[in-house]
Amino acid sequence: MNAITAESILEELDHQYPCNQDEMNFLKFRNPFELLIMTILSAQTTDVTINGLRDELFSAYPNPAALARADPLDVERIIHSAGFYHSKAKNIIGTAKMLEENFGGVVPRTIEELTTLPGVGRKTANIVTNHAFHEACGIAVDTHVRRLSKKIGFTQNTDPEKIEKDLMKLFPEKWWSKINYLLIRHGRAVCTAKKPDCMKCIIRHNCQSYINSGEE
DNA sequence: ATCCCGAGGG
DNA sequence: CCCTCTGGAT
Repeated sequence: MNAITAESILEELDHQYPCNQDEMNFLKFRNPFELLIMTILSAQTTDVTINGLRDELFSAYPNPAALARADPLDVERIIHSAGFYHSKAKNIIGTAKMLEENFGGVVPRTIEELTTLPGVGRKTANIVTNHAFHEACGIAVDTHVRRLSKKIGFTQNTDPEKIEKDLMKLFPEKWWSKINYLLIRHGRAVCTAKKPDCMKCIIRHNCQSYINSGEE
């Protein structure tokens, strides 16, 4: 697929899925520390759930130093509704401690540094660089991005890191921080893993999978 | 019942 | 590659 076609697909999705209030709230973090912690907590859960606990969490622990000395049981109680609360509490406290000890209390700016933090994988690290620093170091590849990228024809690879490289070559930087959001939305609303609703899909005429199914 | 807007570990 | 960790949405 050529770059012009690929970019026009994202433009259509961008028109179809404007940010709703909950997501705007999520991205309207007050500082990189909050975005980092919120992104760790967001794994396998919804933004709506996460947004409900942000005020209590950050009024109790406004900075890495405070979170580093938090009682794990207190943190678990606050973040309970996010799911995986035991490991997530351990991870965000561990991250706060590491920020204090290794990074002078400041959230690092590179993928390599960020992924050394507990609970921070490549996807989370990319979300942070994209939205906290607007440096667009890379593209956050989660299961939806992975599935749809191959299906639509943005890439032929299945390995997340290879997919990321392919997408970075295919799209200009201005899309890097948005691809994740757009493909997730489309992946949940229309192009689901189980039953993709191609007749509702506004980009089907450019979708490799749809074209190959022989319906046009 | 089943599936996840992941990461870590075996 | 496989498993586990959780609550919530559907």
